[in-house]
Amino acid sequence: MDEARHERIRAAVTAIPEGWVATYGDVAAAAGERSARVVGHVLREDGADLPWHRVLRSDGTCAPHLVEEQHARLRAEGVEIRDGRVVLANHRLAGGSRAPDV
DNA sequence: CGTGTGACCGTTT
DNA sequence: GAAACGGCCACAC
Repeated sequence: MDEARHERIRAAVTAIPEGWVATYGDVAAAAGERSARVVGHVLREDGADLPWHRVLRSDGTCAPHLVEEQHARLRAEGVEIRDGRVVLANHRLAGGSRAPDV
């Protein structure tokens, strides 16, 4: 059922707390997916109702069409952005994550 | 059923 | 730190 995978990914993205971010790979892993690409496809379809702006690449960057809104929304949630790329070191919600309250 | 593309990832140069 | 290469999975033609 591709819908199950669809919903699982949706839940993983929605589970990201405010002021925190996660990479496509992290979301995919949390959803039990193997490829991060599926996550992108899901966000493209139903991402309209999800905090997709909290999902970035492993580099902290994101696709060109999202950068603008990403920058605005994340900054509005208290996420620190450095030269167009998010500071994963303090906002990444996985692997030795640190509290954003520095 | 084969090919091409994509909101990707990890390693190497 | 940035660019290039290959590999992964799902979808449209």
